[in-house]
Amino acid sequence: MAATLPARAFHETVAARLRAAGQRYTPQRRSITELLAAGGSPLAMPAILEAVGGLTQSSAYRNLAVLAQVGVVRRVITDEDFAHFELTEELTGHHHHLVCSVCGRVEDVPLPADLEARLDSSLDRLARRAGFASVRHRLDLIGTCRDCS
Amino acid sequence: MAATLPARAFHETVAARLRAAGQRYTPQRRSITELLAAGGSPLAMPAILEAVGGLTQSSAYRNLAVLAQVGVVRRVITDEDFAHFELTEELTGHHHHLVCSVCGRVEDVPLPADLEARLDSSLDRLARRAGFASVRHRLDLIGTCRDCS
DNA sequence: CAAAGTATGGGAATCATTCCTATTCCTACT
DNA sequence: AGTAGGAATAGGAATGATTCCCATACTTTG
Repeated sequence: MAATLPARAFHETVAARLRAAGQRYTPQRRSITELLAAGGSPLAMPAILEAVGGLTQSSAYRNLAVLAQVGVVRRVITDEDFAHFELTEELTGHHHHLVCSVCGRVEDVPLPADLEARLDSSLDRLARRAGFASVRHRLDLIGTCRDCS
Repeated sequence: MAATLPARAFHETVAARLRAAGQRYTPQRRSITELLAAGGSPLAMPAILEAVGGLTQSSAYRNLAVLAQVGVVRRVITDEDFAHFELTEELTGHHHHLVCSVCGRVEDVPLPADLEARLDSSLDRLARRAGFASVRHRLDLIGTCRDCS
């Protein structure tokens, strides 16, 4: 999995964050975070529902919303019909996406550290000049995956 | 406007692309491209409908779809309710976005040429190694704009 | 064990976007 | 200049992912 934390610490982190918000780390929520951690790439709703047995659509959306609110899960925006969900970078480490413009597949990919560092400082300067504060960046590569080309 | 082309050439380019696809450059479509060129930042449907008088919602969506198909317009994906539309980079030059995570405002911003170049080649190598072909990249900065912080 | 609060499931409601269709407008050809 | 054929438009209905609602079931705490 993409997570840099061992499973034990991972679940403790998630549980702590939920607890801090007065929420519980229920079996459903555990299944969801485990699924996202295992996959290593953002998942869409159909895949989540299929993978987690006995999970209702409404519960899935609600739980993902809760997890997003406490900073465990992030909605990945694509131009597909379904939103994709992944663990936040605080749990998986900073990374980027390879998106296939044909089939919509999304893969995680890291950037060489030196490039990342240079990018970061440049973007920071850029943003500050434009009056933006506390910027993160989102860098996606869009192309055609092996299967589709 | 962000366009690197003078207005004359701009409209000719758009017209040519539409013609090549057997489509017409109607007044509505002209209004839309002019609006997008003038703004310099991606616009959402409400703004478009408000700015272009006598434009029906369905016509707006249809025209934007046509313009997107011929490579004049691009849908910008955000986590807002409404999709945003902008001219493609072929008409405006390659650029990136500053997105305010509070109010959803989107601004165009260019990257220093040397960084852009280095980024490009790195990403190309990266993508090729992962089996992806003909990659473009999409780099957005997410932060808090002056008004919201 | 009871009380209070949280989670769940299922279905209804929302709302951006897409689709459909009759009508209007261009364009090309005669 | 007139007309046929295709394209564009308006407006409203349909679609479908996501959100909302509420009654039921579970957990935790005292």
